[in-house]
Amino acid sequence: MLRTEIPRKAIYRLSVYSRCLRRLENNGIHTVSSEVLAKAAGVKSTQLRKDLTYFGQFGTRGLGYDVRQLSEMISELLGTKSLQPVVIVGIGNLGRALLSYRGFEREGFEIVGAFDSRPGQYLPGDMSMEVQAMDKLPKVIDKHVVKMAILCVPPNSAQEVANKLIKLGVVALLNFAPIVLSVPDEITVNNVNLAMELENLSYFINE
Amino acid sequence: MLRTEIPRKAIYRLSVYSRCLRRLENNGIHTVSSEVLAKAAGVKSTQLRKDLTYFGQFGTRGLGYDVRQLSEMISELLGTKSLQPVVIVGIGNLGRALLSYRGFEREGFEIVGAFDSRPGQYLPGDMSMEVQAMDKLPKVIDKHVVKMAILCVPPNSAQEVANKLIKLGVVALLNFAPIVLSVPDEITVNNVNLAMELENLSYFINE
DNA sequence: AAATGTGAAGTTGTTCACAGCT
DNA sequence: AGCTGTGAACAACTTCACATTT
Repeated sequence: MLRTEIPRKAIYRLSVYSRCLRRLENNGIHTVSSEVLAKAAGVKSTQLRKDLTYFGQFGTRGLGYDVRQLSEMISELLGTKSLQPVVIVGIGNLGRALLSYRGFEREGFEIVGAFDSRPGQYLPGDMSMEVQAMDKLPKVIDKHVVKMAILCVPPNSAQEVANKLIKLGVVALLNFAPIVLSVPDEITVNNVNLAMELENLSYFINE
Repeated sequence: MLRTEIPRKAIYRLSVYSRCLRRLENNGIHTVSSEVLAKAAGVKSTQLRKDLTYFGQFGTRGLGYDVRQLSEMISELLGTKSLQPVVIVGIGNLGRALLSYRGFEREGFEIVGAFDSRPGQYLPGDMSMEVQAMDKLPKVIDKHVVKMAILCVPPNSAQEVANKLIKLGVVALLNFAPIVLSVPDEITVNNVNLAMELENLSYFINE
């Protein structure tokens, strides 16, 4: 399986398919055609089929796909069958916001540690988690075998913190800092910049 | 200026360039070559130059670009020179999180209203904003001439709320609900799905 | 000499057309 | 007959090569 040749966008679409399949499953639907699933996912049916062939053959000609089976296959591929431990570094406004957002837990990710250069700070209400000092990172990452980190530190320290995390064995970063991180090839970075998304929309508003 | 032909990705990169230029400006640098700016933005210099030609000619051959001038040009293009009013609909976990995140304000967006089907709910601490009922939307959108909305409602009501917003004159949506919204061509939707970003990373962790 | 701007070439990603199963 | 799987055609985007300007 030569993963290098698989378009990054195809992997994203896998997540979309996965969500659609779960909905179908909840509605008691057992079989679905590429046509129907593609429409639900907002793509062309040929694209859905092509995306799946990157990984193998999952359908039955003349019939379609088994919803449960395909759903499982995709979870397997994405590695979301088991709970994935995640640390979050940088507990400013955004970091605190993400901690209070319980959406990650629902989707199979467990935040096993929150870190900041100013530890022990107040976290509002229902958040039971303690903000730990940066020098506690090695212990936590080691204990939970953490491969994934959410980066919410200010832009000027983002690179430094990223380096530290990578050295400790983290291989995937969800980066909210508005800078371009430079990392080794084997490290995956996904950037999310909320302000930039709005800025982008802003372009399309002007007629 | 035929905007239809400009790649969506080029618009995103404009935001990146804009941020790099601001940093240069803050460091008192007046002139920059495509080579240097591109490196800061994490792209090839030819791509930067090509992106800019979609909009005109901004550089001086043999010299480079005037930092201030190019920065202004891009702000103009993106429509971020003036404060853009935004409403946020759906004040659950994520909506509350985004309200507490002050990053938008810093980047030229003003949240002029927070709405939820269950209005008047408690907002923690420093947040002065009141959560209003959905039927107050028309008045606020009208008063502030709101063109942009952040959508944080649950997936099953997202389409309905989107329709309502569009009917009221909103033309750009930042959608956090994990569903594919169907909207008229003239409406722009940017989707952000935090759980999906983690899921995507998860794929790359498995060797 | 240095660096932009751009048509042409190359690469990547998407869609078509249809062969091949069930 | 119906629907998947896929090589080939197409479209979109990126990079190259170099002419052009200061």
